[in-house]
Amino acid sequence: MTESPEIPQTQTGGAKPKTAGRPRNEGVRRAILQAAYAILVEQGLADFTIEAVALKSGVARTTIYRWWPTKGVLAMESFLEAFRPQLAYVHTDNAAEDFRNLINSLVNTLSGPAGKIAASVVAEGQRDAETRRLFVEAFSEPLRQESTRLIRKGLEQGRFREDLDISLVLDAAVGAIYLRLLLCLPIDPTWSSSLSVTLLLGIERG
Amino acid sequence: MTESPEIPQTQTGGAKPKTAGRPRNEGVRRAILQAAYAILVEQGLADFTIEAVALKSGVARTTIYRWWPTKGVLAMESFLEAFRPQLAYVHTDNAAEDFRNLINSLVNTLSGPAGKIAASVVAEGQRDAETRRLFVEAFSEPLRQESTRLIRKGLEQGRFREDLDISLVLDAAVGAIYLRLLLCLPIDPTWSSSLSVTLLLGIERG
Amino acid sequence: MTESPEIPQTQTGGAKPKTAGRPRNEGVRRAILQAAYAILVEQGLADFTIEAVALKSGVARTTIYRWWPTKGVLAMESFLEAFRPQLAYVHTDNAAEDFRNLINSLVNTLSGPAGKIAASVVAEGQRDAETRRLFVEAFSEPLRQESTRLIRKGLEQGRFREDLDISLVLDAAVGAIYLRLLLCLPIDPTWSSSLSVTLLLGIERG
Amino acid sequence: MTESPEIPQTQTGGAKPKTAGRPRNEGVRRAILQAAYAILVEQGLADFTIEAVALKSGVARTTIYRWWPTKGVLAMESFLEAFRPQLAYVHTDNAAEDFRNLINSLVNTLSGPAGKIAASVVAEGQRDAETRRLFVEAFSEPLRQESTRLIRKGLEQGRFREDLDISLVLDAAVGAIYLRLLLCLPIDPTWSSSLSVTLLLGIERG
DNA sequence: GCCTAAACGAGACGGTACGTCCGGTCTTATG
DNA sequence: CATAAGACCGGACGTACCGTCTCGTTTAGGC
Repeated sequence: MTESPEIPQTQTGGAKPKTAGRPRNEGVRRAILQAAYAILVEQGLADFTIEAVALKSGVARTTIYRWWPTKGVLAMESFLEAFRPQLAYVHTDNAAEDFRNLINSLVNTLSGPAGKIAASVVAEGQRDAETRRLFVEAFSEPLRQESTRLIRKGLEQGRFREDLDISLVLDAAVGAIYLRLLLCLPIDPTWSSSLSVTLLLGIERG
Repeated sequence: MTESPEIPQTQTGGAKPKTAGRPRNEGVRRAILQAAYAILVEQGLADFTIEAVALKSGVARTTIYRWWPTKGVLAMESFLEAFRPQLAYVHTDNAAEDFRNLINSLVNTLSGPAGKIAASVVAEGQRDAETRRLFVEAFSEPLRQESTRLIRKGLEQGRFREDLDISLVLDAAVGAIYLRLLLCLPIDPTWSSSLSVTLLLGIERG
Repeated sequence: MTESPEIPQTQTGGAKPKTAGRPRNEGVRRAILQAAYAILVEQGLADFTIEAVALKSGVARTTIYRWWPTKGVLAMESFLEAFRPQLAYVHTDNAAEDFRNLINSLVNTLSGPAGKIAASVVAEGQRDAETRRLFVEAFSEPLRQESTRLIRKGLEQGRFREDLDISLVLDAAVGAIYLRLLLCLPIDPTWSSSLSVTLLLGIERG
Repeated sequence: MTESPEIPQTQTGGAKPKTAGRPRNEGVRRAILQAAYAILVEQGLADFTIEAVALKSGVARTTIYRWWPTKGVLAMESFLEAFRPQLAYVHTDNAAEDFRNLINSLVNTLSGPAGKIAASVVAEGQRDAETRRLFVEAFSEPLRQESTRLIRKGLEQGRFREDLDISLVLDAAVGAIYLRLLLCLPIDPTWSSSLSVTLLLGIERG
């Protein structure tokens, strides 16, 4: 099942706006997020300025400021927009297989453009605590919880070591990906499967 | 043995300068590096500007520009200056023990101020390729090579799995540390030893 | 008649602004021009920096750059602003008298603060061709044309030598003033009337 | 007779230096003055920096500072060096003729490179009083005195109006030249002779 | 239809930091 | 001493963005 759980929305999520006045232009919102995404992917963090996003999206600078408090939050939201549909949390009755699939899916996604954005968001998070918090809450934690659930299943099935430190396994798995992402080291499918194999060596019951 | 291998020096390494003209003022160099370090540790990347470094160190802005092409390189050098003496590569006849020690030493160092600097440098590396390159070459790679040597010893001793993907183990170990560093998650000795234990599970011969 | 002919305006001359966006703050514009004027008069060209003008006027440096491309143009405009209302082109039926009045009016004006500005603008014009051009077009030429008209009248009236080289007379008259201005030699009413007398000796019909 | 009276020398004027230590290198002095001259003529006041002069002359910056307190003084001296030999003060028994010759000689000289330097020095004199003073004392005044002498002769000979304001005639003559120089208006031999003719109209006895 | 209120575009403005150019002063080595 | 070389401090430059502000214009829903 593909799913994207508990991700907070910046935009008005639910029912009818109800409020008076001109309603928010959804096209403008998308244009901004896409421009942000494109700049981050094609040019990089250094060229990611509100000015540039405004120019590229053809939107007034003030409109961006109206909806996003900082660059980091904008980057984060454009990351989520692009990333959310891609990650697969599959649950079969083989936990090891599921774990492999999860890692592969994650690596697959992050080895593409989404990875560049993720790295940018993390970097921006070093300047701005709010961005960091958002990244952890809206992306890192949900991913972690879902993965934890998956590993627990393996434990219950008796396939995984019962003394396993789940949190640490996830640190190692995700950390390895971030490391290569941030240092611009190559990430290919070979590496990916090698990662799950190596990790499973320490995870699966001897 | 404590050792710091192959790290390129910015300052004139060896004998007599011999060059004409007023010699470089070593005190000024140190003042700049210390100011950079202090700002990064106490205030963070957002306040790390050449302007601020100049102010804090009491040195003219132009003098900083004379020696460091970008903020990233300056951050990197101030990181190395502070980090170099701290990391221990110990070689005993017990490879697993050595590995544990290496991880602990690395975590110890990076859980302190040096870790904040490292995170800043990595973040800055997302803006500027030169900074990233420098970080990899002057810090990441040497560390990796030394660690690889250490693990190879374990392989030769027959203690470690012979099908081990060394590079990947290092990705996982170091990546886990960076991950927590960059997301400002707590890193304590318990976590540290737990990390080596978990990794060794996948490393040591069943 | 007092008149100020054909001087190009920087600000929107006529009707409705009509333009979108926040309208230009006229007070800011005046503050800048006045500060520039004051610095040139009280401190001189050496202290006339954009920085100083910004400080004195209490306006952001960038705002100055938004409207004036160079210091010279700023100096020039502040000169015009202050000078324009002061010069009198009087036309009676006595051309000699008119000429005398013109010279006196010019000397009067330029022996005050406006003269210091004029000298500064001319000096700045040695560094920057645009400033020079502006001075010639917006000040020198209009003055010259008006004076030429006046002298022509004297020719038509038969009061002035018919072989008179008008341009040259103006070179001599205006040049004499600039000379003393630029060399900081005293300019007083006595000198002024002496100037018109001497020049008229060569102008009027024997 | 060609002559250059009372011009103060910056460099060691006369006899033997006698002093201990390495003697001043005359070649260096010339190289600096020539470089200064060349820059002023070919590039203009804006590019006339100590830095540029040092570069062009192949001399260390400090050497320039040792001998010339300011750029203005350097420009002035390089002007004098180049100008001095060119001006002719001829005395015949025809004062009008002499006057014409003087004007022509002056215009001739100043319509070439020397004129650009003169304009630069005058401009620089607006920033720095010392430069202005030097220009007046070392160039303007001597020229004025010599010219005054010449005109007095005409008065004594009864050729010139006895109520002539000599100083003012000179203001007009020299001022006219400066005016065109500073505004970069063309100065040609026709204009030159026209100038003396026009001025003589007001000078010579009716 | 008119009114109200918010969205949006446009651009002025006060700021901060950038990276550079020069100006002066100094320190050291060499001639 | 004179000169070369170059480090250093400092002021100003002109630029890029930032975030805020003040306008005018547009676009809905509610009266």
